[in-house]
Amino acid sequence: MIASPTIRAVPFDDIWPSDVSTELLNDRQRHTLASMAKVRIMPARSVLYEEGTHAGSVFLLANGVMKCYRELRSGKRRVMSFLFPSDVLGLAERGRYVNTAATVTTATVYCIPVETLKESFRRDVQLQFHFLCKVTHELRQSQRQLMAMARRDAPGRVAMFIESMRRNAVLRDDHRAGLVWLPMSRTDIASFLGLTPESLSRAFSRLTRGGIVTFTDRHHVRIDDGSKLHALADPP
Amino acid sequence: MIASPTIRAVPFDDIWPSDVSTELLNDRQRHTLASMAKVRIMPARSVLYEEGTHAGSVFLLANGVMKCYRELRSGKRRVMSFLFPSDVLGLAERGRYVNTAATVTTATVYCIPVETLKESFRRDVQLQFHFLCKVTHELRQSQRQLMAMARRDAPGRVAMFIESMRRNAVLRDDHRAGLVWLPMSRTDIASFLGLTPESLSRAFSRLTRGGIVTFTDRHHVRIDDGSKLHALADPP
DNA sequence: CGTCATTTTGAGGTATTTCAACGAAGGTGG
DNA sequence: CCACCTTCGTTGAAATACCTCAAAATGACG
Repeated sequence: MIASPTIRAVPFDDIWPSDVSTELLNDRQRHTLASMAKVRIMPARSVLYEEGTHAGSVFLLANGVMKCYRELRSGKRRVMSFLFPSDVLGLAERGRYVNTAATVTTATVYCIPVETLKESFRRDVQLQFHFLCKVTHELRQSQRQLMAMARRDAPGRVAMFIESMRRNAVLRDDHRAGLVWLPMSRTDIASFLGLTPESLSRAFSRLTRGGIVTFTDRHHVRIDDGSKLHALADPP
Repeated sequence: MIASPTIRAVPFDDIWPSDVSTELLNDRQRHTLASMAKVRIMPARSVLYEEGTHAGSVFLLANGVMKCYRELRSGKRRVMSFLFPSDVLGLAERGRYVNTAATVTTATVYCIPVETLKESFRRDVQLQFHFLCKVTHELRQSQRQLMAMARRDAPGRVAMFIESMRRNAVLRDDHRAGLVWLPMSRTDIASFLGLTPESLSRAFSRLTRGGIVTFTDRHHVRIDDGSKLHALADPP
């Protein structure tokens, strides 16, 4: 049996005050979503949808990590966002996806035809409200990223990224040990932060040499000095 | 008599395909909003709400231009976004506004208590849908800004800004003449683009010397070579 | 276990940021 | 209505930071 899709608790409270009843999907809503959706289990590094193609579906990431990126005319790619379980994908404009979405790890995705979703919005006001919350959450995330990008210094951007990943931390075995999981490649992180891979590498080693973090392996970083990290992350 | 608030046509169509009927507010919905809202007419450079205060209302900008910014610990300010008629303000997290909102020009704002708004969401599905569209629009805008910020070169950022302002152009007398209105100060633009005012000034004069734009006065720029401007604005 | 892509390290170029000073604009009060 | 003052905007020269180019080392994958 396949688990029902869930929408992480992003209470409207986060946005605007609300009552508890709206904070989580109830069973009926989960069933509604599950019945509308087609489930896709995708291997790592595979494309879910491509920029510019007809936006026929909205997606709910149930499991795994994904990324959204845009192709630049030089052929380079710019990573716009990383996505974690319960995040919504499928941002479009004039019926076309604005990004390309691909998996970073193995992922489980619920694909929901937009017409079907809109139809159920009409019947279930709270369901639509949840999507409003999700999009608002994405907007806050994007604004946070904007704050990070406004800074010119690489170590500061990297510090904000690590803190952001710590917040978004998918709960894993090693999470409690103060370890932060960075499932994506260095190249992807650099692209996301608007840095070259070389600058990112240098920034990481500066943080390491400064006794702020330690890499146990390429995808796990331990925060040794949280206050120093936060001081770097806090925009001056 | 006071005009009813309007929500600019940001069809969900822009996001996901939809039928025409959802593209605009109907008279009933406009009346609903107008009856819920308290109208505020504010002079230029006055604060609507402050970062960190209780987020009791959502705002609809009916007229004028506003900006949202955050205070940094150094005392500097970072402009997060500029807002134009029909834009929604009031982004919050855990019941507190995340930005400070202030007028750039004289502005007319509709203030809607969140509880009242949520109440009417329950009765009017389409109204909620419009807000979903608005927030999605803000998200796209934010991602576009993110693309601009990823670039390191000032002229490129400035070119993207001018094109963005041309799109957002409030329809004015001089709009048709190829003039773009930049109502905000140089300092605000620089802060928004993550540049120093000096760099912004140099970037503007480079664009001017390159025959790409001409400033008729400090707040009006004429695009002389649209293709060159676009070439600069298109991320490489 | 070998091949290939990714990541790291090094040296030089170029852009923006600083720091400082001048000129212009807008708002206030006489 | 004009003068003053304050704020904003522009211009110039030096410093810092990142980017580019090149090459070695590490790790991933078949």
